[in-house]
Amino acid sequence: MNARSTVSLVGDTGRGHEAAILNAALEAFGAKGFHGASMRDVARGAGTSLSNLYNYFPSKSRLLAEVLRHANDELVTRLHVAVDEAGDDAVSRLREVVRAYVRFVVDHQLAMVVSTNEVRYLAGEDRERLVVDRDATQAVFEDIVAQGAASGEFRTPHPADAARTVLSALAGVAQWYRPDGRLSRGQLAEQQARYALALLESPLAH
Amino acid sequence: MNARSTVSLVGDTGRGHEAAILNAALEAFGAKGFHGASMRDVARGAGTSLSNLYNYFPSKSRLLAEVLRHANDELVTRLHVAVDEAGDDAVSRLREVVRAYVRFVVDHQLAMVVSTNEVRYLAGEDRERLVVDRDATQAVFEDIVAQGAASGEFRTPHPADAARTVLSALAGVAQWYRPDGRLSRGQLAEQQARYALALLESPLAH
DNA sequence: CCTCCACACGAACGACTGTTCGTGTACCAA
DNA sequence: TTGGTACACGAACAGTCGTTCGTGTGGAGG
Repeated sequence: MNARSTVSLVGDTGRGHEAAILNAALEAFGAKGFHGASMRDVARGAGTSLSNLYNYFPSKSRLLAEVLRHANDELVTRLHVAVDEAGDDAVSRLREVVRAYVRFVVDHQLAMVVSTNEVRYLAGEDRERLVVDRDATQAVFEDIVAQGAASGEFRTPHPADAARTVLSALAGVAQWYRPDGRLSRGQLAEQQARYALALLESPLAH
Repeated sequence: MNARSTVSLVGDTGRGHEAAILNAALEAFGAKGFHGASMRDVARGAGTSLSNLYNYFPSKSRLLAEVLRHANDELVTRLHVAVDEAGDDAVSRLREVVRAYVRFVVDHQLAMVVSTNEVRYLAGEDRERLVVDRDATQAVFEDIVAQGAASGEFRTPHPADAARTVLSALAGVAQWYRPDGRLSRGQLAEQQARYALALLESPLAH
């Protein structure tokens, strides 16, 4: 039992077709890309009419922005919970935050793929807002690595660069992960945590 | 003197506007994405007419395929040269191949970004051909990691997984690299090599 | 009962898309 | 001179795009 049933990213919001539209948009943007997917695709996926989309979102790019915001909020929340529940040392904090990240990738792979691939099509305020959220994710990792570097738990120089590299590796997971892969969700998370600790040159990891 | 002047990916081919079209297509697909960029954008960038594009490439997707093929060929060539010129041990082979990869990213960042972001819009034979080329890149890394794991130079279990993770981190470089960054091309390459060796748990790296 | 508002629909608009067509020019081979 | 081929162009076609408009329904508040 390795495969997991994909859960919708956005739960019911109490506003008519809103959740259905957001989830259909995620699906469409993921399958065809932002410019490749049409508002008609989204409407069809949401089981409503084309014009009704505009009762919920004023434009296509705003719809993308809302999808990405939902995805990023959920990720940031999970990461903070993981850090708070971990021990005080950088090693266990990093291990837990990596595990949480990988679990999120497995649970909402499509959201992560769309997040990384379609962000660049946002403009104006929508873009800036998401950049801030993304920086928050990076800061979580940077803070932990900096703590570990200060305490001697990590021997890597330039903690900020190392944290970014760890995040790159994790973002890559979303691109190649397949639910029918060899490793279970937990095993994959554990493996990535080991890679991250090794990359940071944590002596305890050996 | 950190910034480097970007060199065109495709040199003159001796066929009228061919090189100009390929480079303009790379530029356009990079700026707006495959579906976001129009054939008119490409024609304008290449300094020719819309209809003339079809004297060189039968369709937009074939144009993308050719751009990606040129990029991948150049990368694969550079990686093989790097491996051949390195020593016989896995550590120096890996260090050299990582350095070559990073240098290619710096020299042709746009090509790498387009490669990773737009591959999925290829279909049919064009897609399969590029998948084969991409697998060749992965195989270069996998072989080295497997060699190092067998010789004891790398202590990481599951060499194939570790190689893929290293490649994910390297692919990430193309996404965030900026020519005006703190590190020079050589320093960046060296840093990524250190990260890769650490991730693979190479005892010599400490 | 009336008003308002949230939600829903089909039809349409103007812009833009990838691609094709017909034509033209220059050069090379016979 | 003739024929062919490579390269180049403007105009047009048929389709799709994001978005707007007008209309309608049904329930909640006065």
